[in-house]
Amino acid sequence: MASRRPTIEDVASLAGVSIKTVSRVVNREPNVRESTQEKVDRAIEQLGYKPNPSAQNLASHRARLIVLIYDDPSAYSAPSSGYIVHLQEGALKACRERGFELLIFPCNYRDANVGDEIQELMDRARPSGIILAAPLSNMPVIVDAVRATDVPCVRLSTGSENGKEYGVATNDREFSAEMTRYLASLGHERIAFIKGDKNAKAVCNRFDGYRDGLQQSGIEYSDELVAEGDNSIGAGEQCAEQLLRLEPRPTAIFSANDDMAAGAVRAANRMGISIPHDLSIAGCDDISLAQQIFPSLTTIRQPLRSMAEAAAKALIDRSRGQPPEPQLDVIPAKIKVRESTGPVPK
Amino acid sequence: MASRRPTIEDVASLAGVSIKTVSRVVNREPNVRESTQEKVDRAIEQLGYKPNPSAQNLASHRARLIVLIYDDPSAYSAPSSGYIVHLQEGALKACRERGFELLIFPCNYRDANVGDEIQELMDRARPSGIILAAPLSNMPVIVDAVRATDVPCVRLSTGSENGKEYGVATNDREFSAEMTRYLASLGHERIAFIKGDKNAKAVCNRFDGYRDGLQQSGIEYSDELVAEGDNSIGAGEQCAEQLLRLEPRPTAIFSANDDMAAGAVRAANRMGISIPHDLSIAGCDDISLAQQIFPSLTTIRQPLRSMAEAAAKALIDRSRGQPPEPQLDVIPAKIKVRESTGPVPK
DNA sequence: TTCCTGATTGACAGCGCTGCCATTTTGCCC
DNA sequence: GGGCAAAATGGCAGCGCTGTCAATCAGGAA
Repeated sequence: MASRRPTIEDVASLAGVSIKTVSRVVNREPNVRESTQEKVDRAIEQLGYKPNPSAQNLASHRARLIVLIYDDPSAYSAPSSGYIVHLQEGALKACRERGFELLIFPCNYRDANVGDEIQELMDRARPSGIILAAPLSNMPVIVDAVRATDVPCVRLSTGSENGKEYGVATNDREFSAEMTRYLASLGHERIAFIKGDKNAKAVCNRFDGYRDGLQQSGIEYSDELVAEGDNSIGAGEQCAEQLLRLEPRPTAIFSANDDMAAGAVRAANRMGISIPHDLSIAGCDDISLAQQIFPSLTTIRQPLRSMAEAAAKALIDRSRGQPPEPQLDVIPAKIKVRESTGPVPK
Repeated sequence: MASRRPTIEDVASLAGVSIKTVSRVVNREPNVRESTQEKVDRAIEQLGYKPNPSAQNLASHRARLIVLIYDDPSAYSAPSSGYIVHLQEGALKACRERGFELLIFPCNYRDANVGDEIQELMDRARPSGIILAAPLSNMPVIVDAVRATDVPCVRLSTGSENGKEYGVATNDREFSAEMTRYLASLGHERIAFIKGDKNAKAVCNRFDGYRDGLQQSGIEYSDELVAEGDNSIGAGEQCAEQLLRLEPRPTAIFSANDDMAAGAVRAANRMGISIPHDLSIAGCDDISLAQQIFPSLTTIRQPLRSMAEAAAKALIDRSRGQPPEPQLDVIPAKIKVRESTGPVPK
């Protein structure tokens, strides 16, 4: 029977120092003699001491807590939840390693009072930092609301560097060019593209990458081969249907995200077009859906876990007094070839 | 410039009462005159007062926090994350409405030291309650670890009532029977079944439901029409392949969960069997994947959100001093007919 | 040796709230 | 009107930690 959880006082008296010194050791503050530190660490170990976060928070005016804010999937269509879960995993990893907790906060940017909700959460939870996931990371409503709270924030995949804040992104434009070149290398010349939501800047960069890739492959760009969706599966389905009615039909469709690519697969199936025999389809993100549908999607593995992890790490480090340099942390993505792409039909 | 966040003292002096009375009002404790309550509420409103959770926690020795523990999807295959996200949504809803936070805790039951991890989390976070999601809610390693922490816990979908604790589940057996009868009503007689992981008791109940349904439809049960997977998409694919090689081929496959049903769809696609023309496939759970694949899955909408919400609500109520009766809260599921089922082929 | 500087440590007052217990008020009966 | 139990309220000591600032100590310059 653990009679009572040990407190900082127990540690202090066992180690023969003051509680303040124990506090210093726990927080790894500078100016503690090495021998003292060891002594205290030993006492901590021996007692199995764990600081009480509520007490720490109360005394220090901030919580060891990171909030992950993302677009609420349940608020509208049934989206793929893989995106969110990957982000959660990465952020959670960084938090756990540092003794922080992660709070999740799905939020619907279409709601009139998102700003209030965010404000209220910050008031209540007093987190040390906020991770803002795309596409919210580009929405003025949200970004402003977050800025108003004076809680440090890292935005994910903003799609543009502003030079003022630390941010984490991936090389959308480059990998889109690479995917385009890959399709071209399979012999495809009529490569269609499904653009994403204009609000999602990072997703838009992929369109530029597509054009880069075409040019690098010596293929002329054509407006008719481009459709624009809102990132949802349904939109992908519609766009693909439209593109597949073109004469001559495109032999490949590259979609700015996996959801729309999955929609394209649905459209092709429905129209009796065989993948990859008659049509290649590629997406971006490598959400789990990509492997689950048939045929599985060739896509780009976005390093979502690593991105969220980097973001959480940066926030925690900063809260401990190491302000990160304003910069954009670019974590590169990788092409993942699966079943949905193949050589151009003869 | 909100100079300083209002504290309980500010409210007290504005309302002309003691801080203790404010505390009573905030916590909706009994024995407060209605007029006093109103007075205090008005002051709270006027100042925009929000209690500081850290202070509350420190003083009351427990955090306004519910932990949702679930099987870590990243630990093994790429699973469908919809299950988790739905649970998160429901739990989050109940928590938000009551000023609680939700901590998510994916955990890998294959890990040797899950127990320690759980213990440590409880030590650190001091939550008011734990929601244990299936399949963890049936794993002795996990359940014991949670019991050892003396934090109240609600288990989801345990698959069996033990009469001692409050739990939340759905009517697995009944709805499986219903789905089976539905398939029978379409003319199917060779209805195959893919069983799930034995550890997931609730999923196993579905097998019993399948047998019930057969019997109710006057169809004889046959062992050869049953395969057993581990709940993953890959397993579903394998099981379906095996079942589809039977002579005569089954005309319908009912799978104990959607992931395996999705695997079955893959297998059928691969084998060139058209759905639902030549083969009907049905799943259970209505994870988002069910709508995303082609053809979309006829399945059973498990009330995951409601279940998690009920669980969180029960825990919070209990933490406020209303011990729930030991019982099993059964929230019924609904059949959702989509594209993957149709009349038996002639 | 003495003094000075910076490194190290300690003392102590809260942080904002709740638990416990004392006190006051109310409602009711005789 | 007095007496009493119950209802309503207040007082106050912490909860376990950190911030601030003062005290002490070590090491070298003078």
